Amino acid sequence: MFSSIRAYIQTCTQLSEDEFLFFERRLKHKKIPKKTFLLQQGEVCNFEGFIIKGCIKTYFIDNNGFEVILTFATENWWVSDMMSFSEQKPSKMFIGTLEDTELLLLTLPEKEAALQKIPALERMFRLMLQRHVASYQERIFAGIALSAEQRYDLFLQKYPHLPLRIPQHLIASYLGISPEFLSRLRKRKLYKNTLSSPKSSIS
Amino acid sequence: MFSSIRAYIQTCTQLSEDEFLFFERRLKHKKIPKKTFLLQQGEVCNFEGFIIKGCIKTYFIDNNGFEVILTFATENWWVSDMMSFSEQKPSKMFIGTLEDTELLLLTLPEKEAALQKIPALERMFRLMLQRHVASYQERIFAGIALSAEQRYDLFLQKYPHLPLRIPQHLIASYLGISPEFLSRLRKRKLYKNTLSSPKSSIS
DNA sequence: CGCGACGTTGATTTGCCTCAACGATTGTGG
DNA sequence: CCACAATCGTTGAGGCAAATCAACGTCGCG
Repeated sequence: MFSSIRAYIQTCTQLSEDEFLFFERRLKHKKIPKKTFLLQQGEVCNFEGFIIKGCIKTYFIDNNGFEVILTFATENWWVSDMMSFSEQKPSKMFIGTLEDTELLLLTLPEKEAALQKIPALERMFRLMLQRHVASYQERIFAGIALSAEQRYDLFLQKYPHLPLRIPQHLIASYLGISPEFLSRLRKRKLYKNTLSSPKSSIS
Repeated sequence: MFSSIRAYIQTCTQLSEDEFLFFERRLKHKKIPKKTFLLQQGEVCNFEGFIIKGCIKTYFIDNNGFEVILTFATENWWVSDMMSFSEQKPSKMFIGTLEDTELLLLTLPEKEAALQKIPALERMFRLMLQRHVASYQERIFAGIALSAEQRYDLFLQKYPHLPLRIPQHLIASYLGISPEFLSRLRKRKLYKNTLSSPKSSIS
């Protein structure tokens, strides 16, 4: 149950067996069915969650009532509204499951207790924040400098497994384009690929 | 010289006089003329800088050689490529002054020394990171959900003083639109305003 | 003075959206 | 287990927001 988060922590920092155990005891294991909210607009986010299995979206609702996807999160990602969580302020976002999902949840008091006892964890959480920052920066750049097709290519390259798990219209929302246009993009690419790499056909 | 950063720190956390002094001694005061690079693509960012006076842009260069503005930073903001800085990896971005600028610079060893001695500073740096994350999230949302005009309005509302200091074409780049189109937007708004609030004319 | 940086304006083009209609698939209650 | 609805992807026609290209006026500055 904790194997994946142990592996994750070890990519960030070194912990003793006692420290691992102490941290793991702060976590609450939870299974959540598909299409369930973990957080809704206006609520205070009371968790940081490490995903063991499953898939989650975080998003805003725009003035026309449409979802604007901020992130997709799958295995070995942390998910939360970190601003709402650490400042205990009402959130503007929604967090919901796209699949049956298994999580390790950390509350704010438990997190603070863990950081108190295990300062080395500061590094893990800082790296987590930095990864988010890096991915947001890349996204802003892409949104300004790249065409819809280039953004889609980048998405496929960075998250090759996601299109198999996530409905297309949500990917369109993530990319900032309409579902119809993503459909046309895909059609165009299919045509290009069958022209440029005929060998890949199974026949 | 340190009054502004003292005020900033006090909005985040409580420090004793000794701690203030210790931290301030870690900082290096520097004056930098207009149009100077603090960081160029490929270099490792060796500072986090607190702006006492002046104005700075951070940006990427896109495939066509155009600047894509990531952030503007002015008085009382921290500026750095935080990823490059804390991981000591080559940066993909540029950082440059738009005006003669006065900074307090912190190197990585000095930062670590300060955090070692004054754990309360962790909170300040975490809040700084979180402010960046929050502003990036809002920017991604705006880029997807809002029209160019709405994004410009939001920009004016959040940073009412910047348009007076920063060339228009850089604001266009920040907003993700062409300089020509921003010019047209402004013209449109001017027309609207003279219609809706005729009193403001000086005659 | 002359040059480069900057902003404006017009004409034209285009990337992407909107609306509407239509299959295919999935899920669900009777 | 079927029927019906809901969800999802595709396709076509038409429209609009914003880009591009080109020309020009202005300003600050070496």
